[in-house]
Amino acid sequence: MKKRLTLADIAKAAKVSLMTVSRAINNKPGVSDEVRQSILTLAEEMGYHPNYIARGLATRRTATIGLVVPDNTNPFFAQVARGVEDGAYENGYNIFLVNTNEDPVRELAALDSLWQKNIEGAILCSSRLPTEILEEQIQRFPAVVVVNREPRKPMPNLISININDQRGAQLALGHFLALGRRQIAFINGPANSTSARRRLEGYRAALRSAELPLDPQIVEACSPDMEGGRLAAAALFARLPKIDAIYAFNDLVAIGAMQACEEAGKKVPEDTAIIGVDDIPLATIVRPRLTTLHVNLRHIGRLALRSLLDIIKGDATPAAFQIEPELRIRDSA
Amino acid sequence: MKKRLTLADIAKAAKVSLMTVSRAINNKPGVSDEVRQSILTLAEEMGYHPNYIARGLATRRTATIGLVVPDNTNPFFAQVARGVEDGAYENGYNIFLVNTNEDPVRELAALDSLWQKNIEGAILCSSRLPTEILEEQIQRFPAVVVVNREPRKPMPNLISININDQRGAQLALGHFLALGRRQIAFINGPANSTSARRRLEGYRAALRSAELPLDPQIVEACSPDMEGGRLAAAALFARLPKIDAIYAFNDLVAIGAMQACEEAGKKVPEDTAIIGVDDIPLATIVRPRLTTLHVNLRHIGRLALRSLLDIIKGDATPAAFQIEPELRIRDSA
DNA sequence: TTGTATGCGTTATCAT
DNA sequence: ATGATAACGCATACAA
Repeated sequence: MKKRLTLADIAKAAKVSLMTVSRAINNKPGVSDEVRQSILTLAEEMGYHPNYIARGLATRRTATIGLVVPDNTNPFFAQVARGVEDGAYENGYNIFLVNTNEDPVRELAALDSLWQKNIEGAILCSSRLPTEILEEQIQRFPAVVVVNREPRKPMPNLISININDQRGAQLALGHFLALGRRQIAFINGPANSTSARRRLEGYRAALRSAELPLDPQIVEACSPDMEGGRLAAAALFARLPKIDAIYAFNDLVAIGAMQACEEAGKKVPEDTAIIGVDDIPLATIVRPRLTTLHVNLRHIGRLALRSLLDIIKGDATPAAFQIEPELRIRDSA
Repeated sequence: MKKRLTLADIAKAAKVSLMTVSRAINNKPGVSDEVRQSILTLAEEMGYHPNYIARGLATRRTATIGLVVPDNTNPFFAQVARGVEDGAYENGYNIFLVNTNEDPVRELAALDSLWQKNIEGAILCSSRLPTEILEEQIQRFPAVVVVNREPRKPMPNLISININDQRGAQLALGHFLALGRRQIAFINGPANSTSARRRLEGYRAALRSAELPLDPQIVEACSPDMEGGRLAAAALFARLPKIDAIYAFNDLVAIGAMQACEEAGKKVPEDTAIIGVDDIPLATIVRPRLTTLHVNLRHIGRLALRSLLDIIKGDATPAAFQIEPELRIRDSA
């Protein structure tokens, strides 16, 4: 690990002042083209790379952003993260990835830590922070994009991205109804999740407009993973054996429910039709292939990053993006 | 976004010198317990958090490491990344996540970028860099852990972590042979991957010791994902219809091969037995459930992080960890 | 135990 | 067009 080169080293070698080198490297005016060229090639030869820590201290710009997710192992967030990282790469940014494990304490600690490292902005996915605290945190950062969360009020440095869950629920329930299903259960995500709340609303609204009764017993919350889905479906079957359809919080939960069906000897979709949300790659791998609400997750990631950079650059107005899901009918419903 | 507090602010408020505050905050000797306590509570009240950029410039320690993977969307790397991040969190570190997309150019660019941000170390997973270049890069960083790659020679700041692929191949082939299979194909990963090379060696060795002929036609390389596996298996079936077993580079490839079997009307495992590698969560979700070589991926991530910190702290000797895979017999073989 | 000067590598600002 | 100097916020080394 040889010594790092600094601007001073290049300046000495080029027999010019440190500032001339700085200007040349940063393509700033104030250097003759001739000198600039010679400095640039010299720096290249010597293998100079600017130190972003020092630059960051001087400019407060670090070309770094934070990406906060509950669990990067969850295909949903993995896809979003990939979109974010791709976009970051294209724009010369690096991302700090942190997992919260759905733990608000850990999430808060992560934000502290990122803040201390002078990130220029943060993308918060499915934050589990209470609204007031979340708003406090948002104010600490120059720019924030929240995914899967609806801010109470517009904030100047905030853009939100949400899936249109009401619409999604309508699409799913509409399909079930068209298939003649009437005992449609809903396996929801964690109660403190915004998407969970919205999907429940959408579910209720869809039942209402179909003039179907809403039995609170037929809704079950669970942790948003396969195991959660399996357990929740099992509980539902125990309570209400005649359930003939399940709308699941997401694809993972839906697949868990499929497993529960298998264990309970129920055939999918004949006995129990199932629809998920997200259309993660898994959805086409499981058998029967999962009918689900498609969303372009990677695109959401890219959109989140672009929006964040827009806020940072100052040419963004507070906005709330709605992503429209699209029903992909496959084999499970 | 209110102004950041600095040591100077706290010092002024506490009516002591900046250095006393610094010492108090960092739990360094040279401050009376009394003064330290009052400073600490004051800093807490005022909401002071040290600026890591400034600290990093002064100390060259940034509490930051880089994690380089081909694709964080691939469950293998997602699991490893989670292990790394968990460990990092526990140790007060943050990680830069970068995807290379298997592109050496992008990988190199990523390393440049991370280096410029003074990371204390890097974890390189399945690097696609040519050996010489990789070694050059390793020398740039204070500490490096490579996963899925065997260094030619020990380096003082390097620890490698590899799955024992020879052993893995033996376990897989042994199982096939015990099942009476004799036409055992191998779908390998990209040629420039070290694990691919080693798995091929293991495959050959296993065939040799079983005194079975080795037909080069029965080995096919592919990109290490489902689509690659599907295509490769289809090509193999076209060439050698009597294949009765497939050893796949990893689980994704194995699942792709399963799909090819489905398309070719071959039953798994009756007509074609299949064994994968890694035991990603998917392996138990697909039907038939995949027989595979189990490796604790999250644990590899944690191990990588621990090793990296050991090197950074200076209490590590060059080492090469071998992770022993374990055959998990399920339904596909 | 406490405080002062100095440097980390860069950019901003003000001279020349 | 170039250069000198002062920040940026902190820690190291040394002085009191």
